[in-house]
Amino acid sequence: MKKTLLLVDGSSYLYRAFYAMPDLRNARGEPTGALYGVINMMRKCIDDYKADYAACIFDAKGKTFRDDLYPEYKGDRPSMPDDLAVQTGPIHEAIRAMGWPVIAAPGVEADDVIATLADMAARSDIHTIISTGDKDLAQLVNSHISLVNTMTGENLDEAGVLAKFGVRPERIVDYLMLIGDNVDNVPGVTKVGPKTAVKWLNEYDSIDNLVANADQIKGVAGQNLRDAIAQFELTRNLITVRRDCELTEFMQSVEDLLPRAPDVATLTNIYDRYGFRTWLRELTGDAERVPEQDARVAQNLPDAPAQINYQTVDTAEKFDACLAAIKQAERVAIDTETTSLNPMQASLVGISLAIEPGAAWYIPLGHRGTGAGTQLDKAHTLAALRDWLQDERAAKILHNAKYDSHVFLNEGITLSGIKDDTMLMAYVLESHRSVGMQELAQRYLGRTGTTYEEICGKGAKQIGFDEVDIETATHYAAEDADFTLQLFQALAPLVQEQEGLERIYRLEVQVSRVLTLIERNGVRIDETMLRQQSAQIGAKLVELENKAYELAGQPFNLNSTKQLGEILFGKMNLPVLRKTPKGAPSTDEDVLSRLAADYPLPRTLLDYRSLAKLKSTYTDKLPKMINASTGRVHTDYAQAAVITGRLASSDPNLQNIPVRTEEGRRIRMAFIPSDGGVIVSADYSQIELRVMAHLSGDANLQKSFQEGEDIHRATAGEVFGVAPEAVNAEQRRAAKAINFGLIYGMSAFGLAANLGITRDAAQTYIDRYFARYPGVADYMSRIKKEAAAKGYVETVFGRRLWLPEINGKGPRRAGAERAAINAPMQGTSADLIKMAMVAVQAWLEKEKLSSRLVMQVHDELVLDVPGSEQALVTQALPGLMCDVASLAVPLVAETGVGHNWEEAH
DNA sequence: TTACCTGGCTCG
DNA sequence: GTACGAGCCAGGTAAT
Repeated sequence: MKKTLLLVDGSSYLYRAFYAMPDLRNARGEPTGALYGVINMMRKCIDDYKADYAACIFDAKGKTFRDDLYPEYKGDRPSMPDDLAVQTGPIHEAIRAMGWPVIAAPGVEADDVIATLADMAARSDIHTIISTGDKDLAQLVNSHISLVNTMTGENLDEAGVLAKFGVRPERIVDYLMLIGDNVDNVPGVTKVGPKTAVKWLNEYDSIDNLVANADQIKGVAGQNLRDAIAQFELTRNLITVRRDCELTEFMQSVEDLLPRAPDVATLTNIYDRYGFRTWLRELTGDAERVPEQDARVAQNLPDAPAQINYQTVDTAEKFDACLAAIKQAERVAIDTETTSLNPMQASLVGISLAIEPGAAWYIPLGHRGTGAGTQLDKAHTLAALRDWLQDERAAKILHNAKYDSHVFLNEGITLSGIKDDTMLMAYVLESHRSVGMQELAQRYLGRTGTTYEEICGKGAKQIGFDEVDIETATHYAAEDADFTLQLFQALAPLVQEQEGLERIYRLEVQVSRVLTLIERNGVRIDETMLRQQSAQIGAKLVELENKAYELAGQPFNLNSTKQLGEILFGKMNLPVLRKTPKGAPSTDEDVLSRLAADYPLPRTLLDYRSLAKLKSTYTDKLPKMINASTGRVHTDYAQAAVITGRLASSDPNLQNIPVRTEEGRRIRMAFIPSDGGVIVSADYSQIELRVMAHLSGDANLQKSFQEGEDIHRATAGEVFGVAPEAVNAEQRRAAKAINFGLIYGMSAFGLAANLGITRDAAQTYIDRYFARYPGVADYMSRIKKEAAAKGYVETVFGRRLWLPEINGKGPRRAGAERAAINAPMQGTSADLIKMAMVAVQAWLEKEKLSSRLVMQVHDELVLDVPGSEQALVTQALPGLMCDVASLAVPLVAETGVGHNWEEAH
């Protein structure tokens, strides 16, 4: 038997482990996810390959020869996140203590070291397995060397490379030279991607022969190739791995790569310090080593099911058995497959159900075309399922139940008994991370599932799920129900562990149902009015356009910042006041306003821009969003998108309908009630400042709210040292800016820019504010310290908001600190209005009213109310909203009524 | 032709 | 470097 050498590309796994793991921390608050992930990976490698020789290779710090060849090499790559950087030392130490040689050679990359070692081994007739996630190393593959990706299980030998890339391993360098590498900033041939590269290499065999025949390649591609030839020598040197690294500092021969016995004392220290209790017990002999399973326990990952059993339900017998089983089950995970991501337009294609891990049914009901096969009758099957689906006592678990609820409602079924929603569980645990099923399966189950794109493709070539053949569909759909059930089992204890999280989660589950109703209700839009407005705005835009051409002395596209920049700063030589992040001269509102003082064109552009925005985003778009069957607009509220706990609205976004300008407000006039009704709007007054008064405990601020003062006026009085009634408009405006700025964690710089005053003046205002409201100053520093110590902040009701960069450095930390200040205020306000939505909907149902919630805009609820219920609803709303919680200051809600939203607001 | 990014603007 | 949190539009450019 040939001996084997296992080389692990530590650097490629470092990043993957860091991003794949949850934000694990030890008792001291130090990040441990990457450390945990890499150790786990190394343990798996040891078990999987039982190699005779082994080494783990990392990139060393500092420049490499490639940076000298080409200063732009990897130029665009951001530096390593601090939470990862602090883990690299312990990672090297731990791997060494596990008995592995660790190599990090200065001046070259891990890839070069791996190539050198693999070559050396080949000369001794040793087979090398390289464990990496990096495609560049495919150039090394030959009969002695193969690649494996331990995270995905993908294995690449010579045939595998050819199958994956379309070229043989010895042509990988040529291939990479043609396509370039955006990540490493290595240029390729312009407009040449994998397709063209493979085509050329198949035709001309090698890049050298291709270059020799470059004049035969026609068209733009040929010219691009000829233009690129000059740089090929450079890129070849960048891409080709070196096989001649100087490694005597680390080893003399392959025999130095024999794994050693673990250094138990050091490992004990590391496991203890970073809180890896299961591994620690294993070292101290308290537990028997069970590979993999043990790692899963330590990371709280469940065992993978012993076997997978996914069944297609396509006969009456199978259906009867399935129905009997779900009726007996304590709880059932459900998922639907549909024709559309838009919940109001989605048509049901199939239902999947799971009651135990590893097993699930898929009931295809709407597949079309060649792969359709046998399916049960849709209407008949839904009729048989209806009672169970609508049974409040039949406990169901879904991932984003709101979507599936719409799908069933589209079929006339009110899905009931929704006890749990794994998307919302993941959201309350870590609102800053993805709540997608695939990501969660990876994070919490250690499982890689099939993605929707793998089944249906993406972009324009994407097919509907109804076109997927039933066998493929069964595996994908059943897996989703199976994962939902398993995620529930994994997440439930994590949510229950924290009383505050459990409470917030239960709130979210109730909110999900209310949102389903709100979206379903939709809001009525006066289509005719918007079309008229579009026409009027269109006429004005033409005038402004012509005026702009005249002022510029030539026509140009007013919507193009590029062309505008050329006119303003090139042709007309206006001063560049600010640049965009990419270095182009800025033409945003702030800049144009300042330029407008001295030149006419900027003013015209500002007018044009605001009108063009109104037309394209609102007056043109909203009529197109009216649902043909309901005649109303149905937005989609994202419940797990905003990290602070707020909702987000899209398709269309009804949370950014204009209000600040006269012309903008006209759009709100087109939001109208049902026939014979009125629009009622109720909003919390100064909600975030009230929360700040509560959180900070500042006596002065609380007193202002308790006495019902105009808060901006009161602040102005304090800051400018005058009686509240003596405050002038200018002073009140400044105080308002200060109050808002505080909520956002502003600096003197920001306040100065906002108010158009000097930085010193702004600093004086802020100093005076904090002198008069010392509790607020204390709160700001306290919350920053708390965030740094715990890694998260909390709302009044226990919603937890993580700040991964709070212990970073420089601007990233500063940004996280501002978020730490803002998040409890924005988040608590979000909690409050969510409680209000649940309370209002419960009241409407209890009173059996016909009034309907139709929108939520962060601190405002909008209802469509029959005239007969107007008095009752307007009278009850403020109490319903304000009694949801008792803070140190009173909550105040104000209502308005009108024939449209503009009047009611 | 499609997919993705940038700059800009709307809201609370 | 410099005020928190979002979504959407048009233009521009790269890849197909």
